[in-house]
Amino acid sequence: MERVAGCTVLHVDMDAFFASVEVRRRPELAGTPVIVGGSGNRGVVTSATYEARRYGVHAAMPVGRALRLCPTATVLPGDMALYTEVSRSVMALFRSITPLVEPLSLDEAFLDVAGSGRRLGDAVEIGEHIRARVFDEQGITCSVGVAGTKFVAKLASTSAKPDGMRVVRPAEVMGFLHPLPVGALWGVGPKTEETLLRLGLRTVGDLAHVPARTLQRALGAAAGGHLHELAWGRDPRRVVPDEPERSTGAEETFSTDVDDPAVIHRELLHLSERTAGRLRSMGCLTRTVTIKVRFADFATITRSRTLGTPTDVGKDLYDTSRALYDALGLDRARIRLVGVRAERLVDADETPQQLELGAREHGRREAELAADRAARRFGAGAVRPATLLHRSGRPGGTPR
DNA sequence: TCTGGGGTCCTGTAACCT
DNA sequence: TCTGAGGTTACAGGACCC
Repeated sequence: MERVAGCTVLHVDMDAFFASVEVRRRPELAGTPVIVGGSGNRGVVTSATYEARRYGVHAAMPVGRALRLCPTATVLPGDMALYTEVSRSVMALFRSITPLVEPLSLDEAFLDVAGSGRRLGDAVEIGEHIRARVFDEQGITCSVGVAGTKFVAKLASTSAKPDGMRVVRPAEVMGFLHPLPVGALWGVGPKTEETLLRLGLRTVGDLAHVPARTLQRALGAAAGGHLHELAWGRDPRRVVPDEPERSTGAEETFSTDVDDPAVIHRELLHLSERTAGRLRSMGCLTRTVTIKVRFADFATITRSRTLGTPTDVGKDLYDTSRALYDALGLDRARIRLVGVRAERLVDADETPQQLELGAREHGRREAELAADRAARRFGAGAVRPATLLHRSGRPGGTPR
């Protein structure tokens, strides 16, 4: 471990993950601009090959605009089931190297390899080993950052992209960090960047040489203090595997704005069923239900309610989300998106179901569990509420 | 140009409790 | 019995990440 003493944190990040998986499936697209993006007139880019990025295409850009920038690009709708499968394989590979794997999303993870040195060599050797195996086994490339802290490892992998590896030794951290623009820091988005630029702070080095109190006044106690620590390379966060999930939910943007309450109600039912299905598959119950409504002008509001008894039943989520929606008293406002979220999750096994005096027979949950089994056997949507058999106004529009 | 869907975390305010 | 201080929780909004 002599060569990279103090560097045991790896950040591994797949290159253009969704797009790379698509190119693997359709090799004739190799070397061409490929965009994976939401279908329909309101889709955005979720992933783009480097050939497309050269034209200025990037994630979160509306597909229409991306196509104007890069008219020759192939646009694909995306296949989350496939990406999830590839992700599972890659994470399993990481876990064969160290149990300390903290996935951040489908396509990236932190690894702590402090305990793996004897078996597999130092962090640099492990990083090269991972890159080779991901390419051999999955046919896609990834980039690796190696450092002593999570956030430096993450910045290192970004600077190594695509298909590279970068090691930042403890003695090199300041030299690596301080020339970077403030926007490179994890947690500095467009708004914070604007605030920092107004203060005349352009680089991480500028940030480091301003008193923490100044940053806290401008950005709030937590963010200001945190950024000041990061600017000096201090990041005490450990690599933590198996963090429990805090919320789950579903939302949908209509292909055209909707003002019919009946359509909104049906969509809330659909989203409630989806969210409840996820809760059941996670083995969780929710204590708080939140709805989100985005209006035609993009203004967005949320409303939430905490339940007396935690639930994973779609009907309960629907009753609550519909009550929250109706309480808004919207008079045919034009609505672009609705969403349903389950928050403050609790473990279903550790939460005894409370029997309520005079409650109806507990048939609904059993019915939904049976529908889950049917869905596993016959596909999603095999069994669903009759109201949802002919949904309209949803993306894609066509009733099934 | 016209902005998805899945999440996490933080903050301000109000309500509530002691 | 009233009042105020201080802590906790619920709710809403917003920034950020991939």
